[in-house]
Amino acid sequence: MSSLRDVAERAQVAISTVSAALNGTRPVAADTKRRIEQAAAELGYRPNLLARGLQSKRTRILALLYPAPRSGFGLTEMQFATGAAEAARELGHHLLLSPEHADPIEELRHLTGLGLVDGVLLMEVGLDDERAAFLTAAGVPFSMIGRTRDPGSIDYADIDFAATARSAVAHVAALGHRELAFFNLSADAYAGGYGPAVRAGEEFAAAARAAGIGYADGYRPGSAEEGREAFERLMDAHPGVTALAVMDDHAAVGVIAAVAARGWRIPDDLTLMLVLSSARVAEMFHPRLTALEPPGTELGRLGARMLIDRLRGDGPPQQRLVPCRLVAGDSSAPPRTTGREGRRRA
Amino acid sequence: MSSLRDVAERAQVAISTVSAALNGTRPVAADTKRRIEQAAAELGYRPNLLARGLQSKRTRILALLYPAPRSGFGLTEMQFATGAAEAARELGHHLLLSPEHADPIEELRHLTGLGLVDGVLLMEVGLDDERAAFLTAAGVPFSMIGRTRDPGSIDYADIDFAATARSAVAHVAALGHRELAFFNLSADAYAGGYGPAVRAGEEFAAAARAAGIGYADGYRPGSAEEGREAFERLMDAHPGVTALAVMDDHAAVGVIAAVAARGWRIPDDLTLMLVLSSARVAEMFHPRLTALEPPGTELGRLGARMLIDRLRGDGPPQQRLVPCRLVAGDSSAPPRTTGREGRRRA
DNA sequence: TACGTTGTGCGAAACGTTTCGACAACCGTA
DNA sequence: TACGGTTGTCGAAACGTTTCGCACAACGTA
Repeated sequence: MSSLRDVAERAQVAISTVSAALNGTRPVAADTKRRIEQAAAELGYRPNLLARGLQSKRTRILALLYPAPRSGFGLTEMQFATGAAEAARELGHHLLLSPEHADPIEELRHLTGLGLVDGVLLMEVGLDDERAAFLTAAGVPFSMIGRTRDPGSIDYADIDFAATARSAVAHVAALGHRELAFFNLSADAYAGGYGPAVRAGEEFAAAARAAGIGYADGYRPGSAEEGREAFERLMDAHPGVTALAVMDDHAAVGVIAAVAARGWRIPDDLTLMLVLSSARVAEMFHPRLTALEPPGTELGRLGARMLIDRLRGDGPPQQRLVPCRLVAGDSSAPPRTTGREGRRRA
Repeated sequence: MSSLRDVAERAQVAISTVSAALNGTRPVAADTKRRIEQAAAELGYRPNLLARGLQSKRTRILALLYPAPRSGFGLTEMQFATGAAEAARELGHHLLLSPEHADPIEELRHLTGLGLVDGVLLMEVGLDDERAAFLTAAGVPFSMIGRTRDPGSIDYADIDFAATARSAVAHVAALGHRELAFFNLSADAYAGGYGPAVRAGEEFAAAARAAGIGYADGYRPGSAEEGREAFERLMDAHPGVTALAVMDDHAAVGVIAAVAARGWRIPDDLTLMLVLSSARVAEMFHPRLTALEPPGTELGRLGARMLIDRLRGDGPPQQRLVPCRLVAGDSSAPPRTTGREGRRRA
């Protein structure tokens, strides 16, 4: 690979002049500049990022941390990563994919100590995320996809759960439903202080109240079997419920089975919505489910962008909330007016 | 951040001695070594990767290239990435996520010219992949997840399509099926010289022939609607088919709808298998589909590992084929003995 | 004529490593 | 006592940048 020195020789100038000409960091005579640029082009010169980073203390490399063991990795997380990589690239940065293991803090300490990355992008942020606390204390620039309970002045991009819940409630209310139920993520996720589980739960309740429609929650099925059971319990306790929003894909499978087992049909006897699942997943179901699709790619892009902004200079904290997009499927319909028929399971 | 010099001062030795002691690159007296290690620990010393890389010409950073626009990004691709990141980490390397755009070659030239990465990991490899050709010519170490038509001595990890097809055929044959059909990926993917489409097609045909069971192919539905149509055409042309392997998730949705529309049931009237889809996707269907799950994580790990091996030194090319895992669902059953009943669609 | 100003370009230092030849101290042997 | 061999340590160069002070010419002004 050719270096700055090679270019300097070929253009018959000093190394520092080449650097100045190529980076525009100080004025260089037009003629000289042209000569230098030509020489650089002829040699196919590319600046060595390591040397540059060593000197300037800025590598233009970002690290995206992701929890390695947590198997619940879906399309949305993938979109965070690809969106962030895209945005980073567009802004002249690179993205490192860094798995986290048992001791995230120690790993973070290691990673940031290497001098390799300028900043960190956190995903799967908990309400009380120790990584955020550590990075703040360490003075390492970072941004979050998701947010802690009290983000203070930390940059973040997260789902607008309030708007998402409102649009879901409006959707079923417009169809004429008067009673909505909500199945949250599994107890594990809830107990772990996982933001989406907590916030979605709260906001659906609030949105239903605001819209003045009946609301039932407290269910947290994490599998098909649990989804089936939850639905049975729901029907026992709240037989008037005609619309259901489910957070967990697998739970939805169980709900659908339970509905079918009763001899009921979707959407005639139940309007079913998948919350925080991509439309691609919703299409796998039959009938195609109405989905509230999280803006994964956009959140990833935003996260990267605001981190880079932060690195470029100080500014007010950027905190963005983006709502899910409601993609209507074939699982939404007005409630039956005549009451449901069909048998109960044996 | 503390540097080698700080450690040297604190331990009262020369910088080069510290380097030698910490890296074990030359013998250092036990006593001195202890002193140095203690000093390093006290200062929380971490070697600066940039400086190290600049000097040693090895950064221990790998780049994983992924096609940015192609929206058909699924769980499997995610697994490639996470698996590769995992393995890289375990072996003391870092993984860069690099999106590819319009001109992959130019971007590759740029990326490798930066001196930032030691090697490249290619995914979504076409039968005649220009990136592979370029990297070979440029002398850049790389490995592939997937493979070109003629990989020569390039390291790769790919799906063992032959074994996968054999296990699928064996599965249905064991159930008593005598006639199998195969729905390949869409014509687009096929025309693009996409390895999995071509190889899976060939190997299913070969496996069926070897097992002596009837076989029908030539269908390439890429959506639910096309899946429905393809199934109708299949039943017209080959009414004796009782088992079907489908590559495209969405096409499977259409097939299921078409089966239901005939008043038929899965698995009673049709055994349906999802090829190269993860079990997590197969579980979304009702009934839960039998899946041939691609070893995404393992391929990612293997790809990274063999690339790192290659960087460490020369050795024979590593070329690994890993079969998909057959995860039996509720869509597999023996064929009806009495012939199918039910109405044709209007 | 003497002197600041401006526009250009140069050289050297610095970033934090690795690497390698030089060398001091010590041992055993002739 | 002198001498090759070992062992352990040091100092300096090099990797490819950026940055900064300085030199130098040309020029306008007092």
